[in-house]
Amino acid sequence: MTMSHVGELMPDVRLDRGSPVPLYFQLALQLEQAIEDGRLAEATQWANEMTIADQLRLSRPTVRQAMQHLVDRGLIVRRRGIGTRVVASHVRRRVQLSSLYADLDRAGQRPSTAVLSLRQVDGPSDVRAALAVAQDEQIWEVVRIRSANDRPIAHLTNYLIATGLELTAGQLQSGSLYGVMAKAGLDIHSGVQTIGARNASAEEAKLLAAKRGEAMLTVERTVFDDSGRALELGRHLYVANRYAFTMNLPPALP
Amino acid sequence: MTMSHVGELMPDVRLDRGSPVPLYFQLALQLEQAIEDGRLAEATQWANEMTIADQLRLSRPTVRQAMQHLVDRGLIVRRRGIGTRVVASHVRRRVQLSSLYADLDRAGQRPSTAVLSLRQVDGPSDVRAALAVAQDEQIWEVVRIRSANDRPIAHLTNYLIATGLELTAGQLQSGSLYGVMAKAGLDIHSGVQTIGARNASAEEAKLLAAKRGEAMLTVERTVFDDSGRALELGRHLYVANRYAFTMNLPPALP
DNA sequence: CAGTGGTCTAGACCACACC
DNA sequence: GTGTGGTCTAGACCACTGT
Repeated sequence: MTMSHVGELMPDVRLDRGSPVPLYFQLALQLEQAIEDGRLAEATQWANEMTIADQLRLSRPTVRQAMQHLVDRGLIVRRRGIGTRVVASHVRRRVQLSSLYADLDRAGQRPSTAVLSLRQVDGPSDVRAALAVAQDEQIWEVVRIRSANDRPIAHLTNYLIATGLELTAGQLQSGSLYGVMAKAGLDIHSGVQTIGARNASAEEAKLLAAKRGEAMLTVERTVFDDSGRALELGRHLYVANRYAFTMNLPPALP
Repeated sequence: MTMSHVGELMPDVRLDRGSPVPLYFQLALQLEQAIEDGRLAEATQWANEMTIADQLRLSRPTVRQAMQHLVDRGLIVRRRGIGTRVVASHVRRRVQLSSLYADLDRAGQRPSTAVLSLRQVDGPSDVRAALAVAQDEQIWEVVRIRSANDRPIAHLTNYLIATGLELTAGQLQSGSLYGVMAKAGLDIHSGVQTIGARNASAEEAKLLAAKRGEAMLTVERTVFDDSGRALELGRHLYVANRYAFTMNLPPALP
């Protein structure tokens, strides 16, 4: 194990050349951490690539690879002839597949889940089409109520392909749906979602302790694995005056 | 399985070495186009990096740079020991700063804009705080109605920093707000938005030819330049049964 | 085993911004 | 001018996959 460090315009970076973690990634992680910690202020100019490479005994392409990682995440800006600096702290996290559970957990809201029903069904025809399941194939249907501090927030209906996926109410109560899917080897690559709104029906209002006609947020989300296979489709209903979606808009790609 | 003709595994790519467009970018663009056109099917295995590099007389790093571009956009998947293939066609565009105007235009909906008011104001204190304007500084306030096929869809209120920005109703009627900002040299880096819902007030319903109490989508969006300076804050109200937000969820970053 | 992509190096030349 | 990041090359070794 060999360590290096730099001191001036760069935070202390320690590279472990014996680690299986790539050098560029070790550097990117530590730079990212330094930005989060405020050790690399927003305005300050960075040392240039050559200097960093020399000090860390890395080649320039390796340093560039680490920096490109930060550029892709919108954390730094680089300009030819000018240099590198940290962008402001307003945005850190990219828009990504997030779950309501994690969102609530982050906000310290003590989320809880009640599984209303969990069964294998045929399901609506448009859902079957979206999931591209065979004619004789059943799918999982999960209906849940999500609450924060014991106050209902959302009514969640999810349909999942059943192949190779075992679901129990206990799993769903203790964790997020995507966590369960990941454990079953269903790896999400990307997805598409539509956010809309509508007035609550009497039944929905009752389930969510809201008023009939109250504005509700609707989300329909479908996620795919990297072969393009649809894994899951969710239809969610949120009480709009208790929950809203906040998302970061990443830098536009060239 | 033995080798087949490598030429069949790649589309015709023509590189112009005299062009100011980087070679890796020319390659990425043409591969992306080939994927869109279906010339590179989803399932087919690609020629490997070395082969592509040899055929195009490029170095391997240059070919890799082009491919990484496509990986970042979620268009292809690469696996060590396996190869490269195109992901399914469900998702193409990343979530990005998009404008309602462009969205409608793409769908062939004949969008139109009516500017209800355009003036410099003090503005609400929370908006002034979000835009971080000085105490004696005024900001632009733009109020518009967006319609599609002459049917009102959204009520848009936008606040912009006034420094170095001249606005006329004509500009806003013919193009998007972000287009006008770009022409003025205000380059957007990233942003943050919150999507919620509420019931329409009587006044809002009248403006948008909707019913009182009808569910409306609300969006509050703030965009920043790469120095972190807030450029614009928009508060938008959409008639939910005429418009919804569809967005692609990009692959999660490692 | 052979083939794939992942990582890393050591150079080179260029475009651009500021002095 | 000088200094910056952007592009490009020609190698090398490694980790992983399927045979």
